[in-house]
Amino acid sequence: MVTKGILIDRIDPSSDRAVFRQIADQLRQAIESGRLREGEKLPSEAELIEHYGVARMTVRQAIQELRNEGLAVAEHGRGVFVRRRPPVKRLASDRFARRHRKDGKAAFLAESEAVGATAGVDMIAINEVQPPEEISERLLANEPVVARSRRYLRDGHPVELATSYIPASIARGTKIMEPNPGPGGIYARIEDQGHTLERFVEDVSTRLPTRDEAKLLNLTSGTPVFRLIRTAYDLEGMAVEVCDTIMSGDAFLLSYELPAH
Amino acid sequence: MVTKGILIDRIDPSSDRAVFRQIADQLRQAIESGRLREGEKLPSEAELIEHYGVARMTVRQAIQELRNEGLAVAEHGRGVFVRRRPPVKRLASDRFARRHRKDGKAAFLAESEAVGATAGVDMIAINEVQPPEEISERLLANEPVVARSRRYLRDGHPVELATSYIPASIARGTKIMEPNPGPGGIYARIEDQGHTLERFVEDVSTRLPTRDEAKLLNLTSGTPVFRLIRTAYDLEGMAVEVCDTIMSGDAFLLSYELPAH
DNA sequence: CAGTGGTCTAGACCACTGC
DNA sequence: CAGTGGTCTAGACCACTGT
Repeated sequence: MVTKGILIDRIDPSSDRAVFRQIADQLRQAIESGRLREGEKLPSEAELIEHYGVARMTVRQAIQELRNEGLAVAEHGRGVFVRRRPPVKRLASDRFARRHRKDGKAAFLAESEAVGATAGVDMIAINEVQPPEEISERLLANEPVVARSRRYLRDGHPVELATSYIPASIARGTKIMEPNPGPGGIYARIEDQGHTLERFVEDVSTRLPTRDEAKLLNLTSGTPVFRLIRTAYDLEGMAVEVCDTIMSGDAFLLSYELPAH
Repeated sequence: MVTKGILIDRIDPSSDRAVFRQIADQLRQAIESGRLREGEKLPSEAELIEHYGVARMTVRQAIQELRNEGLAVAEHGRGVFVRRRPPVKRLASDRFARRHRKDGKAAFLAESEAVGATAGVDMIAINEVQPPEEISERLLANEPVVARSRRYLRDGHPVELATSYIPASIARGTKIMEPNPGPGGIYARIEDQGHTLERFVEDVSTRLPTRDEAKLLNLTSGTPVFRLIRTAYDLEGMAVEVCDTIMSGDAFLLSYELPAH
């Protein structure tokens, strides 16, 4: 039986701790200690019911707890498995440096190739829109904007949703309006328009994904996301682009350098 | 009845969408549209059972879904409420600039006062320890380290856990070994020792809190945390401190500036 | 005390997976 | 097909809250 060797202990019904929590504790311990490895199957509900002598809802609550913690994922008809963690990608603070654009590569591609992953983009959409307040307060200029949305894939798996907002006065009549903006990406096109980029400000927050984000990024309930709002400024201090990004929280590590002076 | 005006629609039992999800959808809609505001009470289980004509486990599943999404919190014996979001504190990228230390203030105090919040520190502990690998790989020097742990409070609520690791050769015999390290905090004391700070590197990740973190930061299940590992370098490029920080994810916004060149 | 959510039982039927 | 998890019912007893 699968439970052999994994679930040593019995349940203490007289304990203050709820039975389903005690079961969850034992499974969690098995995962965190490595007795159950990534991708391995947990005991089935039927096995847990038999082993502990409890009702089905009780073992389901235990499993639910592990799913909420992001430790396990259920697959209908197959079983419950220890969640696999994607390799973490480190985003260094020089990732938008001009030298990366000089190679003709947009930032996401350059980053991915640096770690030997294949990169992809899909779901590209380009529209003129009325920007939400979080965007317009950063762009300052109160004019029409072009929104470029896309989803980024790493090794075929979606990891990032991004929408760039660019003042229409900059974007109109350029390749920014086309799905493929050409070598160096949209930042290169913005510089073509005479707006030399000087600096970026990134505002990072974290939260649980909305339902839509969870669907698009294929996230289970225990995975938070980064929300990253990046504003690009040109030499005159004008905000020339705001990019609103949702990133799978377990797939990235954001690295920044701060001067001490 | 409380449900009046909040739950307009009925359930479609013939729908593909599970009944508990339809109920969750309606409650979520009420929250996101603002019909139910922060801190307001959701209809009780009994009211939902009566309104929809379903079993108790079904409405509990619906509420569980909202709790997992971080939209609602249950209080035993009182009810289920729309989750309150704390005011977000923006941490700017110049928060460790020397001018802030010149005022005799440590970083956390200076930040808090900037937004009119009262700041506090408790649970201070200082030990010589063997650092975990994530720390030692950043300090490089393979020598004993002093660990300074503390918890930060904002307006009386815990928001941040931090542990600083400093090579013992720098810390020994200084106020770094004392609970109160004196004006300007430990960075000022490190500079007193002749290590002028040049730059910091911050590695930011996000995940759900461990059980211990949730307890210490008083977090409900739907709140992720930031994990921030900051390494401080002196003018010679030596890592003189590594600070491992867990921050309540809904209480902070991290802001960074990146050069474009 | 009445009202609330927390835990648990013992069933039922369904949909999906893999052999 | 057997085995798996997903949904749902209809109860029970408990612990906590506020009056």
